[in-house]
Amino acid sequence: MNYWLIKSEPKKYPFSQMKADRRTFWDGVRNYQARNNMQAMKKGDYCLFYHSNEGKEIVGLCTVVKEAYQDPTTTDDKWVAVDVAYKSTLKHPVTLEMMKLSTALASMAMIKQSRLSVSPVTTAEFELIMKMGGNK
DNA sequence: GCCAACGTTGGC
DNA sequence: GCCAACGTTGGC
Repeated sequence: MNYWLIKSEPKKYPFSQMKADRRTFWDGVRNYQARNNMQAMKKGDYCLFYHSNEGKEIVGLCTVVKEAYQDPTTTDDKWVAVDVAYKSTLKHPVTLEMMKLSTALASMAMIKQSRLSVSPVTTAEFELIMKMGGNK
């Protein structure tokens, strides 16, 4: 079981949309590091859903339901997509500010490398975020 | 809206 | 293969 953090701009695809859709395909990633992370995703892995630009907070949780496959938005076989399903919404969003203030979270991959759209999350980080978010 | 960080591209 | 120029992302 691995944990990940996926980013989306609320303008492009907000978590409320994810919840309404129940399931969506995560595509359009054009960054090798993010791509490599997506290829490492396994069915059942958890993904934290982060709102970049607006909100700047982790708002909810998804699960991987389909592992990496050819990105349907391009014919270039370098790029992949995964399918994720809505799992739950955090009672209290965990903001970027909170993560920076937490010594345990300040070293997260997404903070150190803010431009990476798909980044790994450790078990300890994941559990702490769930705790801060008011979810078990 | 600006700018820093960083990835990619292309000329040499 | 190096590095300058450029584009994109995301925090502020």
